[in-house]
Order: sequence, then C-alpha cells, then structure tokens
Amino acid sequence: MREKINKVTIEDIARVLNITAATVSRALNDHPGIAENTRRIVKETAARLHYQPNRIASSLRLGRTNILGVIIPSAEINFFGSVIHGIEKIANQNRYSVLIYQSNELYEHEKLGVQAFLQAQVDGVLASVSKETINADHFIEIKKRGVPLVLFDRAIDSLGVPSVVIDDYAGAFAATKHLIDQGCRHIAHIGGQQHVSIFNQRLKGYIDALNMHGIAVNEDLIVYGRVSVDSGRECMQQLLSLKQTPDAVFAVEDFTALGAMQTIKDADRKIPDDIAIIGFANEQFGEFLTPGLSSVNQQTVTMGEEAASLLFSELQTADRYQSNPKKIVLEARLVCRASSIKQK
Amino acid sequence: MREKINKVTIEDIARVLNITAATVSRALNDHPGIAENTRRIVKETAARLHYQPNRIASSLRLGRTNILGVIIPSAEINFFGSVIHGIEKIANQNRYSVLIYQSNELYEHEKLGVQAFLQAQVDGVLASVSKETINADHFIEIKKRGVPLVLFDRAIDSLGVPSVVIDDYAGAFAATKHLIDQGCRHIAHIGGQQHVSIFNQRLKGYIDALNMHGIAVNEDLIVYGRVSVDSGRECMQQLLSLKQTPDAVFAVEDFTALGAMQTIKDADRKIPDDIAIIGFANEQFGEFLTPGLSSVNQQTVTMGEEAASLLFSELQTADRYQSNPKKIVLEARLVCRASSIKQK
DNA sequence: CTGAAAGCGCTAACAC
DNA sequence: GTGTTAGCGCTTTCAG
Repeated sequence: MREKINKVTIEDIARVLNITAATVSRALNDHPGIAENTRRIVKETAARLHYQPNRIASSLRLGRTNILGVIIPSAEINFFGSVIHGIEKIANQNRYSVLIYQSNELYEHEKLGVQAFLQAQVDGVLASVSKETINADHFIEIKKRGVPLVLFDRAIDSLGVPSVVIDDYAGAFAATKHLIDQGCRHIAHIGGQQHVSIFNQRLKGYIDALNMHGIAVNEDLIVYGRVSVDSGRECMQQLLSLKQTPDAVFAVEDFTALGAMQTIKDADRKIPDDIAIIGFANEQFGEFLTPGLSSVNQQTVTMGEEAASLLFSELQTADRYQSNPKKIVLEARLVCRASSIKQK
Repeated sequence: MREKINKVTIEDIARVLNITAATVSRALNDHPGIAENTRRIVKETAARLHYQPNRIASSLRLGRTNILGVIIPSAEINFFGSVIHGIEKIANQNRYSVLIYQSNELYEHEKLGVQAFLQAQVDGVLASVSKETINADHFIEIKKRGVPLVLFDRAIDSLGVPSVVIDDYAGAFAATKHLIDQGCRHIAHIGGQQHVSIFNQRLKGYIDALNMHGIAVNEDLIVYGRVSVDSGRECMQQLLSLKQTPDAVFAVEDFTALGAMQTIKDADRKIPDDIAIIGFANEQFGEFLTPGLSSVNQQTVTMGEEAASLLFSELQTADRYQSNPKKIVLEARLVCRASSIKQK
C-alpha cells in the first residue's frame, strides 16, 4: 500500500497531453465543439491517471452542488429510514447525493440542520418537521434564499411549499368505518398531540366517520396521549375505568395501539371479541403480535420517492414559490388483521 | 415572500465596514491577531446581513469538507438506520455532516458510492460491505488516496482498516449457554449462509458452548436456512420431524426465530416449556411477541458512535494505515425474555 | 493589527 | 476546435 495516488487535476491531464485545461474540461464534460479524437484521448488519459473530478471546485464555479439535504427527526425510526431509502433512490438516479441531518425532534437542532445545509450550498432541502417546532422562520429562510424546499409527512401548510403527505383523514375515516362495519358502536379514540396536524386529521376522520354513520360522538371515549407504548397503556386504563367501556379502539398510531392491547389483555378482556383495536402506521411489529394488529399503511418508500421527484421538478422551474404549491396526498391503505375482525 | 435574500459574501461585509475580506475572514474565524472591537463589529454586521459562510469555497481552499460519507446496504433496514443515527450524532458533535449512499447489497452500487464520495472530497468514509462484494479494490482506492476508512458490522479483515463489529461468537456462546443453564440438553441451531462470516461465527459459538458443557453436538439438530421468517418456518418443520425433537432452539437471527416460533405454536408445542427459543439481533418486534423473544443485542447505535469516533481519531493521526488497524469488538448482550426462561 | 495578493480546481465567455 | 482569461468565495502567506 506504499504507492499513494497523488491528487491529479485537469491541469495534470492537460500538461501530459500538451493541451489546455479548458479543453480537458470540455472533453470530459462531452461538450459539443470538441474533436472526437481529443475527447477520446483525454478520457483515456484521465482513466490512466486515476483522475477523479473535484466536485467541490466545480460546485464553486457552477453554483450548484448536486447535493440534497434531508432533515428528519431520527434515522433510528423505521418510518424515516424508509423515506430516506426512497429519497436516496431517486436522488441517485439524478446523480445527486443526499446529506442527512437528524433533528431529534428538537427545534434548535432543526435550525442547526437548516443552517448546515445552507452553508453546504445544497441544491434543495427535504424535511419532515419536528414535533416541537412551532416557529417556521428557518424554513422561510430557505425559501428566501431561493433554495427549493419540499416537506414530507409532517408538513406545514401555511408555509406554502410543496409537500407529500398521506391522507391521514381518509385513513382514520376508513379505520373507524371498518370498526363500525364490524358491529362496534362504542368506538374510542386514543389521540396524539393535537397541534400536530396529522394527529388532528386522524381525530377528524374518526369523528366524521362516526357522524356519517349515525353514531353520536361520546367525548368520554376520546382521550389524548403522548404517542408511545406507555401512553397507550395509560390511556387505555382510563378508557377501561369508564362505566360504559368501549367495544373498539382506534389508536392514533401503532405504539399507542400496542400499549392499549397490553392493557386490554392484562384486564382479561378479549381482542377483538370484547374490544377490537386498530392502529396507524403499519409498523413492522404489528404483523407479529397476537392477535395481529390491524393498521393503516403509510407508503413510506413511495413518500420518499414522490418527495424527491417533487424537488427535482421544482429544481427545473425558475418561478419557484410563485404558484400554488403542489401537494401530493398518498392513499392510506387499510391493513386488516385479527385484532379488528370480529367473528360474526 | 417578495424580499429574496441576495447572496452575501465576506466581500460584502468588508465593503460595508471599509475593511478587507481578509480581515473579515479572520474575525469570523476568531483568529488570534485581531482587534476585539473589529471582531465584534464584523460578527454583528454578518448577522445583520444574514451572512452564511460558503463552505464550498472554504472547502476548496482548505482541502477538507467536514463531510463524512457513509455506505450502507439500505436505510430501510432497521439495523442500519440505527447505526446511521449513532454516526450522525458523533459527526454533528464534531461539526461534520453525513452523506449517505445505499448499495442495495450490490457491488456495482457500492463502487459508485465510493466514487461519488471521492469526487465529493469527503474527509472520511464509513462503510458496511454489501453481501455481494467479493472484490475490495474500491475500498483499496480510498486508502490509496489517503482518505480514512472505517468498516462496521460487515468488515473485511484483510483490508487492514479499522473496524467496529460485535462479538458474534461470544453472543452465540452466551445464548447457547443460557439455554443449557435452563436445563435444555437437545439444543438445535438454525443457521444462516455460512460464507457470511457473522453467521459462521454464531455457529461456532453454539458448537463450542455445547462442547464446553459436555454436550455432544448432534448434526441432526443443525439446519441451515436463508435468514427469513419463511426459512425459519421451514427449518423448524424439519426439526420437528426428527424422532428426537429439540427442547430448545438457537436461531441465527430474530426473523428466523420468529418463523420457528410460529411453527412451534402451530404444532401445539409450548414455548418455552416444551421448546425454549432464542434469536439474535434484538429486533424491535421481539419485545412485543407472546412470549417475548429472548435475543442478543447488537448495540447498533453504539456501533455507529464507535465507528465515527474511530474515524475522527484516524483523521487526527498523520501516519494512517501504517500500524495495525484498531478493531473494536462490541459486546453482544443477552436479552432474556419469556421465550427462553423455563419455570423451575 | 490589517491589507495586498495569490490560489484551491474548475468552467465559461470571448477570442482566434 | 482550441487557447486565453477571469472568477466562483474563501483563507493564508507575506508585508507593513
């Protein structure tokens, strides 16, 4: 491993061939007005010398980096890993690289991420907003600097930027209707923080489904948690302490549903016969629970792909942020498993 | 959103203050020989003008980018998402950003990733090798260019670069010993593809644990699968068809263990009383199964943190790749749940 | 303590 | 079809 490759530049190639750097650059980039022969010989020499173009230099010159910045709450969360997968796939197809930054659900980190990306001169930003974020000034700054921004999953409509979300409302509606179809009439909802728009949409879907089917909404059957297994347990305990306990539960997401399931089992109630249950997100573990947890699929990889595609189309339009931003709403598909299917 | 921020450079700040760009640069970077007053006023002006340093320009000048490249098979796989989480955490602490590239387990993609990183002039590369990769020339090229490289999980010892792996052998040994301690004497192993070193290590740990405890290895009790839920089912079926069925199973990883569990249940055998079971990887779902699946924790986040730390220490030593590369072996911790604890 | 000047590697006018 | 020249924004000698 003695022979270390010294950095070779287009100047080096030019010197070897007795031509100028400009010609080398043109040849390597397949410019039109270049002799076929020159191009061939330049490329050969470049390969022979193990030349790797310095993208930093060309970025500085061109004013673009071919890098996309992605801000997510945490790569450790399955959902975001999948979205990243989708984004990276489309990015690579367009010869772009992906820089990631985790906010850890902290507003301050999110701000740091935006700053890091701006300084790195990324050509575009994809972001899923942290739960803690109230102020959107950092995202507005991205817009002001003319850098395309696309939000996914946790979007902020008032920002007026393109976004990809799933239809939380329709998903929640379908989940609730499914429970109604199973014969349930006392359907509870364990909700999330209502300032988070997706959680609020799910509540609305639940309420409208009940109303639309002539079932009165019972405030006692709606409890709000912190979106976690523990919180699901606590909320379910609360529901079980009611005089009239529910015969079904629609939980705002799967971890909450899981906590609820554990509590129902601990109370010696049967799932789904005594209490049916359905979650949201279709996390991997739901399939393996006993009984299998019904849920709503969020099409994570597709979300990443769509978000990236949206960004690339933004990148091609000059009049950014002028017209109404495009909003892609992905279908939320019901996944029925044993936890919600009552034997007739 | 009319007022678009025009790109402001150190020249702009200099002009406003009637000083030179050099002084502005020094002030912003807290150079020693600069008047306290100048520094203050420069920073104030920078903030007022919404100045963001252009890292592309400074990278070109300095010859380093403060960017780390990470190559993983897929961000969609939980394991790698967690490792990324750990890497990114340490990177951010060191004011570094993380560029990711997914190989999708393809050698060709892995090569493209290396090339993209080299061109992007990343200051270091972290990689987990694709299952398909036989040829390591692309990694050798990273070394030749003097860019620090650290491998994690799927390492190639012969490359002579630092790496972080977990102790698969010890983990498998501990898992098997745990089953022996529970009184099991007919312990089966469902293995993986033996050309993958981590799977082979787990087989060895299993065999040595049996030998060390005076239990003869029974070839019938060792079956090889394809590391999936379905394969786990098939392998378990095979084990259940033996005259002498096992009283315990050590599965090469959790999905295999899950398939085995399902088959055991379907055959109306009790877990753990009839057949105890333990997996490997400590996937999230294991905790939520009934009974909870015992497993071996791989310390994924720690692996990312250690790998990144190792890279940063490489970054500080000039005589890279000279001495014996450091190899960090993380402890594989037994996680005992109901699936392997027999009532005495 | 600050200014002048050069240069990191590349590309794009503008010449010829 | 190729060369010349300038410059992207920043940092760092070297002067003073």
